[in-house]
Amino acid sequence: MAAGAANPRERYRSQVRAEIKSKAWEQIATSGASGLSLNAIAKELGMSGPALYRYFDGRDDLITELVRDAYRSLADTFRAAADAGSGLSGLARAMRRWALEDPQRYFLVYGTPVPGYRAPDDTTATAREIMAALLDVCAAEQPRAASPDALESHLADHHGWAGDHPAPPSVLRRALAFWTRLHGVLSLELAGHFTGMGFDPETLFTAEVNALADGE
Amino acid sequence: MAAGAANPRERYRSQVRAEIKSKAWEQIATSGASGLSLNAIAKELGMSGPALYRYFDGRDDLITELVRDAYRSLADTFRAAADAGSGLSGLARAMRRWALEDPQRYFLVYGTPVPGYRAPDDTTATAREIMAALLDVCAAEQPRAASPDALESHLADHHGWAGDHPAPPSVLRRALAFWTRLHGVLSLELAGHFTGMGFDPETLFTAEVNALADGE
DNA sequence: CGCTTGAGTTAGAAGCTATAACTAAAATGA
DNA sequence: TCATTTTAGTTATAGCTTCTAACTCAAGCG
Repeated sequence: MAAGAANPRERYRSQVRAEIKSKAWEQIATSGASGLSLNAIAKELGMSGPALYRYFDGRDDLITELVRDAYRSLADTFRAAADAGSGLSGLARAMRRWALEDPQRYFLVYGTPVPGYRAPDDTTATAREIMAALLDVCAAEQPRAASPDALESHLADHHGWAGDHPAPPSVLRRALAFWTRLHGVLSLELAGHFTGMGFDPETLFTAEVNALADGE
Repeated sequence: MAAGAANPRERYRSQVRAEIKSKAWEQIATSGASGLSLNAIAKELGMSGPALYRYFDGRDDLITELVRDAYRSLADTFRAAADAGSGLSGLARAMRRWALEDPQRYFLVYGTPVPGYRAPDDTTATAREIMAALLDVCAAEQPRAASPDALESHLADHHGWAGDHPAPPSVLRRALAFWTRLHGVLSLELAGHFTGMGFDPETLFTAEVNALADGE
């Protein structure tokens, strides 16, 4: 990062920025993104209100920054898991661990969208990184061949999202299935929709991962 | 419903309540639940601010009411689709139609949870109705038998959520898969995570439904 | 006809984001 | 070393929000 400025003022500045973000994460973890209050953060940091505007353009800007960091963190987690060579199941476990570590961070990426809000442009690049790591793992693991269907032939012509990754449609298909299915179980678990149902979320999760690994 | 009171005062009251909720839905559709403003609703209805407190205990109470209605609407949609006899794919199509009709309504049920907030107790009953309808459809459709795995044997002992539905573990398993997988694709589509990726969300959705119908 | 109930009002407290104007201290350059 | 510029943080204030309190006035009912 180009943030290693020896400039003492810059150092102080970036440290305060980090403290603000740290308090913001705490607040989000306990109150959700909608409950994030600049005033409360300022008070916790011992400074009063409008001082934060020296560091962030406003509440939206701060949240945008947190979204960016959440994306970055997820992409790093995916990359590390992909490079670890533990396959799809390793990637899945890493994803679940990352999500459970801070559910609200997960929801900052995959949660309810605010109709007007557009994620910052660089998050789409990070999202590509995530898909790239996922495609790497999917390509390395050859599952029981499933018969090509409508989706596969559709993906053969619509794989812009895969960048220049040299993966056949069957792999693209599996990557999408991995993404959507694990998001399905995970987000329901994190949102608490399984609580009170009696079964163990992790068992369901691993079953879904196994089904994915057994090729479809 | 016990709301058919001939009492003129009651009639007026419930009509205003309905108008408030209607405006609230409009606002939620365009600004999300976090952007819902009682003042704005009151202004739109030609009355000033605190008048709304005659009809709802406050903002949270209004939102809770909307959540309740969203659950009810989804349960009715599931029940109707189940009774229509169009099978799992019919149920899936109905679910997607319901979600696309008003994405923010979907997110009111399945979106980012507010850490402190607890859904009203009667929604858990409605959630049971939804699962019951889903189980009915799953039980009626016998798929290619898959070999019992860890999840199935776990569900054999942990099926409290299925109420007294006489469904074997394999059916419970499929119902959970239906729920989590379709939520996975749907919520990502609704949140806009597919936009700019190039492929058609509906093709992905139907492929996922087909995979589900082909037993696993 | 009189009393009670309740819908809607204005006033105001407490909170929020955000802007403007100001102070004080630190870094910088001649 | 001293003057200038930069900038962190302050208070004050506008404009929004939810929500409570006190009041008015009209509709319904015995």
